[in-house]
Amino acid sequence: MPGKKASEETRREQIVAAAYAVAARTGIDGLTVRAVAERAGLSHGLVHFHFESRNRLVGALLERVLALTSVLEVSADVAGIPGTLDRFHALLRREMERLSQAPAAVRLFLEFWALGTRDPAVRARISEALEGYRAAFRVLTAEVLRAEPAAFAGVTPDGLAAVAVSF
Amino acid sequence: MPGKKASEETRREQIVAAAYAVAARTGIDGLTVRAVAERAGLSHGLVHFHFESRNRLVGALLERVLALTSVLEVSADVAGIPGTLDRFHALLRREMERLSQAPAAVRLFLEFWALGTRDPAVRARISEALEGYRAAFRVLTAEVLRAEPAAFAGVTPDGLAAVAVSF
DNA sequence: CCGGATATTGACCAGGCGTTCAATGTATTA
DNA sequence: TAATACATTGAACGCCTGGTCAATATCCGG
Repeated sequence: MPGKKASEETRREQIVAAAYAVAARTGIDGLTVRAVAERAGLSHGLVHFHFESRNRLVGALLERVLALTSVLEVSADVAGIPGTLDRFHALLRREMERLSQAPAAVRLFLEFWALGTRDPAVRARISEALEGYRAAFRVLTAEVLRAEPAAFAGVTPDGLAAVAVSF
Repeated sequence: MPGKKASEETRREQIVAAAYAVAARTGIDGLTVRAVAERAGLSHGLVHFHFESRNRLVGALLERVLALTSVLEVSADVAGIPGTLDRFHALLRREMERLSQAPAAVRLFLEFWALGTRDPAVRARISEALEGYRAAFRVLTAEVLRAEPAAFAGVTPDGLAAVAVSF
């Protein structure tokens, strides 16, 4: 049963999607190369062809999870809201809603966090991603403080960003 | 190299302690019967003699982790503090300190929580333990509210307990 | 239509896992 | 001391894992 050829990018995307589905059900430790291959309808050898090792695949999965949980998305409809404070509140609400609608991603993030306590590379990548997330928030909170100084007397941008990021 | 005999309780305690040490380093999924046995200086066969299966051992480990994280301990020195509110604050501080000094236990608790999303038995046991913890807190918060109604006008015991338990 | 490049398959390997169990050691009792 | 009960060991089993690789299928440019 020979499978058709596909482009590098298509296959990688397909395999990572399968890895996400498998990990959401079995956890990161339960993620096996063979289970991912079966889910994607491919042979396990092919997974090793596109991802040199299981570790690389887990790394790609981490990137997907981070993109789903720790990338600040300023969508067009939110960006169009007039009023600095209203816009900020809408963004916060959007973030909360986005996370609450992807519980699997949040759970996997927690699993990766736990993994990071044992794996320095994972820990470093998560720290970096969170730092970026925090920095993006800091830009917005600084803007809010500039526009509405009265509403947050005595609050620093960093302080507000920390509270906002901790949900 | 024949090992000496030991009482049922001694051996079980010894094995669970080894399991805790191993899991703290490698995570729950990395916990193998052989690693636990080696850590305890015993043969892996003996672990199966005292714990019918790996699952039972993990269950015993969960009990230990819950005891370290989710059992409200009202120590004598705290119980002796006069003043309901002061006593409550001291207890809160003690709980925070206790948890911050056992990061491995907290991490393992999180790992078990993630495991519980896949394992109904684990989820049920954790829910039960947290319910007990919450109930113990509720007793104390009710007492605080009775003694100092002015300080918490409009706050219900359940509400205060929920906030206190969420740390 | 042919030939080189590459994507895909599946058999195979070594190693680690949980579990079983016959053999052997140690403690206890008569 | 002899007999009984029980704790302990380590070899063995079947299974699954991540990884390798020769064979094969597919695609694409000449």
